[in-house]
Amino acid sequence: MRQSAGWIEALTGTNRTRLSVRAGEAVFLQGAAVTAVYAVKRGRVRLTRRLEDGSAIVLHVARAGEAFAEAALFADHYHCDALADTDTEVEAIPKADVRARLEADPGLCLDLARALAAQVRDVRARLELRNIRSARERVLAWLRLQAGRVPGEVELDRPWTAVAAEMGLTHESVYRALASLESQGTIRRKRNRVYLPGRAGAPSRDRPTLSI
Amino acid sequence: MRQSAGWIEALTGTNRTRLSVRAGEAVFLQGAAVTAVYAVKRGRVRLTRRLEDGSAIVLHVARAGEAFAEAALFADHYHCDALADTDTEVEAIPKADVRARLEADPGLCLDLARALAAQVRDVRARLELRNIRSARERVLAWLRLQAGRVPGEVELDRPWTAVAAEMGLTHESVYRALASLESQGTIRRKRNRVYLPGRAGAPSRDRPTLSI
DNA sequence: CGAAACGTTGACCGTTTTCAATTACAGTGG
DNA sequence: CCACTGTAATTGAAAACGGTCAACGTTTCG
Repeated sequence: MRQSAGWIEALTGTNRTRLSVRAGEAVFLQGAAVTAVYAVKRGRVRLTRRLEDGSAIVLHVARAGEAFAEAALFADHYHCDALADTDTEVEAIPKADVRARLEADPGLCLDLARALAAQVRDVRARLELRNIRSARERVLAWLRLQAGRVPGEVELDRPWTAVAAEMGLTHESVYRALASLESQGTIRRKRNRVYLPGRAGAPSRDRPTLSI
Repeated sequence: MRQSAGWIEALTGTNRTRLSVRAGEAVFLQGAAVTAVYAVKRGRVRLTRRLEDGSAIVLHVARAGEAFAEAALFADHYHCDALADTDTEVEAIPKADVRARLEADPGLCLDLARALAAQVRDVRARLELRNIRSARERVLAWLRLQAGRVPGEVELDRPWTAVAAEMGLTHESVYRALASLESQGTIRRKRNRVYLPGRAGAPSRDRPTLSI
């Protein structure tokens, strides 16, 4: 679910340029002509869109092993900034090369579609998260979404302040929400880990009826 | 922008099964083996993930004209429930058929990828909208997004109350925002139409440093 | 060691949500 | 054709909630 670069790794024999990017610097900027798609080799890249009022929103965070700007394959200009979160190394593969290979290789194209489908899921989930008004509930839902691997556990790989931005809340609200959730016993925190003890009497609602 | 089923419509000659689903019933359930991908013809389908603790989160709401479960093309089991929000009609296209066609036809596969990439962009745009806190500004931004065809005009195909939900606001807030925008002269309303007289250009801020 | 982030908490303020009530309007059936 | 019913549109008032500003302890990293 996380290695959306699978398809790009399978793309052998293309020109690749290795780039080192310092924390805070940009790989590309919103509006620039699309020249390449990228894969993160080390570090983290944040895709953000700048708004008129000066604020910026995080569209996606690409980690080591992931590709980013796949959508650029179908666009002339990048529609967001790609900023290195930390010191990062990326690999750039020329757009034209990728297009040529995709048109020739349905298997590769399917891999790309797979990666994009995963991204759609991911972004939709985040959108629905925003529908939750209450900060406490939103934080809780976010935690539950993250708790993919070990069921009741979430380990953060970046500061809460970054997570807060991703959730669309101020960091203060997030801290308050966390404090509230903890005092109320819904979560426990240790270090940069959060534990979600499954409620005992978790009423597993009856399954909806299946039509067919 | 709304017809994420475009590629599926282009997929001619496949078996299609029409299903009628009552409000509250399921098209498929989380964990079930994937048999088909779907397109909503009428009504609304809610995709939800059930969590261990008994809670559920909404991943997406698919409306008429949209495809859903495209990601199922790449999975053995559905990873979420598909529940009819209202009385709904959907079309089911067997997964195997779609896969076969995609593997044989790189062009179609690229179309799928393109459609998925467009969806990513679309959902991200809506995500961006949610970052605008002010109800007035958000409504205005939404209107500007909609004004695709005739530049300064938006025609609604559904009640404001539905639009409000989509924007993540209460309908009351939306009405107030509209009233405020109108009295302030930013918009004009007639029937279910909204007119946006153009305004002067917005200033662009300084760009971050570009690394290359 | 010092500076810059991060984490945390308090108080206040503004906006949106909520609750409530009223009008407009479209569809239904007598 | 017209009451009748339900949904949509609209507005008001109060409450709740998150944002903002502020202050301070803590950790991280050069």
